[in-house]
Amino acid sequence: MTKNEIADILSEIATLLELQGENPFKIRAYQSGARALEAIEAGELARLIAAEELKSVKGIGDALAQKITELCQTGRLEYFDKLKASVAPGLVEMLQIPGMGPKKVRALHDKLGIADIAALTTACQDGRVAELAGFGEKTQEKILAGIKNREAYGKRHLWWEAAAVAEPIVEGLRRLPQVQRAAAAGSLRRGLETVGDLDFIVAATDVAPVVAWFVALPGVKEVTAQGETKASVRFEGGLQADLRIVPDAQFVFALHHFTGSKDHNVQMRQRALARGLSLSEWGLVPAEGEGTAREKAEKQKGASVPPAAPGDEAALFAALGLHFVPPELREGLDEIEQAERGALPRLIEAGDLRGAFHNHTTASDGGNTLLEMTAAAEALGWDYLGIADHSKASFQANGLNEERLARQIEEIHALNASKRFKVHVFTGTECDILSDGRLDFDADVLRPLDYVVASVHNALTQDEDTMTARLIRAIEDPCTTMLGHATGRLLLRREGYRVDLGRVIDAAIAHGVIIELNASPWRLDLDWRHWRRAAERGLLCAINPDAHETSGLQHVRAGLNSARKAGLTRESVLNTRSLADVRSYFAARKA
DNA sequence: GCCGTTTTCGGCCCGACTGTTTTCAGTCG
Repeated sequence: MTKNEIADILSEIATLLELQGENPFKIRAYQSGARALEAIEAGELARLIAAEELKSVKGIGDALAQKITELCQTGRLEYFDKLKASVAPGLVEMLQIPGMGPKKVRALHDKLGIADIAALTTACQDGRVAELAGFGEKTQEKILAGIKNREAYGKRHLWWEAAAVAEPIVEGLRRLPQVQRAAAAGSLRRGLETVGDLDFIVAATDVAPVVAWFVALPGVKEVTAQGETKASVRFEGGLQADLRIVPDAQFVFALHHFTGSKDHNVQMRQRALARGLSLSEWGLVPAEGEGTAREKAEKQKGASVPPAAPGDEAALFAALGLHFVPPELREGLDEIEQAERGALPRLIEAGDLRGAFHNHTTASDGGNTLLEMTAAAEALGWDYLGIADHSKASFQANGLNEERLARQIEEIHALNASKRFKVHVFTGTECDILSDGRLDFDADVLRPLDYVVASVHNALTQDEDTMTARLIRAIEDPCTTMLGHATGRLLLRREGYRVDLGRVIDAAIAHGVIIELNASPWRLDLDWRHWRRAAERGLLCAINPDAHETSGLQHVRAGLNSARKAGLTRESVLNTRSLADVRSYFAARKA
């Protein structure tokens, strides 16, 4: 059983315990245990279990270590099976309805015998829910609406699509005369690959016009909350957005708080408490004495907030003795410890990218020609562009055979020789990894190319051992320069294929093969969670947009988010290098 | 259930909004 599957079970245990009304701190322990597990390196779990060192992972104690070990070794957990059997399965589903938490679900189950969404729908239609103590007409209507929209509203959204909605809103907010500062926070700001909802933090002199502007945004389908300092709306398509308005003196605290993550915030608050301070979205104030953080912050009037009155987040971190932590790193892993030691990586930046290697043209399944793609790369200010169209086995994608590939190489050489563009075009291929791990082209076909991206496109359902061996065989092929989309996942649509990434990464390092960070917003594969330790161990990355049209080149921005979350520096990414350095890298690989 | 230079027990982040109440519980972030 993989660590992510085990993490999912720990999360499910937390949910089941919630439904049983268990101690909230126990529930949190399972949730943070699940996250701690997700954060450890691929392949690391087996080693930790063998060495009996699981408990050294922060957030995993005796009980969780024992349960994780049982799951890993037997694929089952008696405690989980019993717990699951004691809770009606429909109750978990009921939790997904907006406004329904464990207390309400339990009340409905205990008092009305409701055990699934179908029964809940009937009870609401009959008016029985509204008669229950603590429930009313509005709650009943809200539940019915929630059930109706569950499909559309319950899901997460791709970062790319969420950013496209959020960016004009931030710009619009900043143009309002009452607005002093405005920013998007939340998982969008942290650059997470998917986003649950949008959070906007605004400092304003007068709140009412800002709220009024926000709830009247085009595309707003429903206003779900509207108060003095907060409003929530739902857009067509289900994306929800929250607006929070604060006085300017509290903007930095609110921005930090709502950027999260939750785990990061908990650690920051604990750090503040250890220094006799209380940190909240309202401010940073002495922890001693009576009164809430808000009251204290108001007393301070934001003027003499000790030990500094932060004008920006860097000052807030500095007030706690920390270097600035970029939002992408705020996942509650070890960023605070690193910020204390001044050991945070100098993250790769958008301006560092000089080109990219995995891109398609109309020769296979792309929407734009070689010339159009090259012109688009030039417009982005890139120094080079790699073309890697599909190979012949990808028949569905109009993959090139040997003859068409040879013609494309000639065409690219002629284009480079013509000096029509400043951008240099590298010749490549996205060569299929056949089901037995051989490459789709023979070595003498691949040798004239500058580089080879080897990718899996078929037989995705092979078992883990077969797929792992298949990828490793492709990595061991001396023609392979880089591995394309290592797990084949499609975010929110399809899990990656089963593969032992620890062994694949080991093989790539051993053979000097690059693993791509596929920057397509639907892929972001290899996942950022695997990158940090892999890069420390010497794995080289290429951030590749996998562009199928000129606009797709801009997807490198999504890849940069993931690279930054992974803590990657420009040194770990091939396409930050100059044209000359990339040329000599490819030449050295072939020598 | 986890954690600890306040260490084996007693904490564990905290406030806004909603809908239900008539002073607050539940949910959410």
